[in-house]
Amino acid sequence: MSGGTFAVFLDAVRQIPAGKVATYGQISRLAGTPRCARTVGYALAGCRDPSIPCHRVVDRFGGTKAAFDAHAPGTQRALLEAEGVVFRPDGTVDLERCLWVPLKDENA
DNA sequence: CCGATGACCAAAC
DNA sequence: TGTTTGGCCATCG
Repeated sequence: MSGGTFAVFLDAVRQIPAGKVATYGQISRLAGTPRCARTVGYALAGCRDPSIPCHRVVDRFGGTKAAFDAHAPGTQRALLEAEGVVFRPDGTVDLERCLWVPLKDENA
C-alpha cells in the first residue's frame, strides 16, 4: 500500500491521540523503517498537510521543536497543554505520562 | 528545471 | 564505555 514512504509517517502521526505525544523514533519504527526517524522529521518539516498534528511529535527527550517555536512561539506547547499533555519544569513533555503507546494488538 | 536543505534515532566500532 | 556514522523524502529558491 501507499507507494510513498512519507505517507506512512504522516499516517502514523495522524494516529496519535489527543493528550499524547510520540517520538520520531516510534513513528519511524511503526512505519517499518526504524532507520528513518530523520525522514520523519523531514516529513513534518516539509509536509504542509494541516491534517497532521505535527505538534504532537516531539524528540526522544520530549523536547519541543525549536523550528516549530520559531514559526509560532509557544504554539506547540499551548496545543499540547490544551489537549492535556503534561509538561515538566524543564520545558519538556513528560514522556512518562503522555508518551503515546501504539496498540499493535488491534492490528494483529 | 535543478540543487540543497531540513524538526532525528539507533547501531556499530 | 563513549562517540561517530548512517539513512530518507518532500519542499523551497
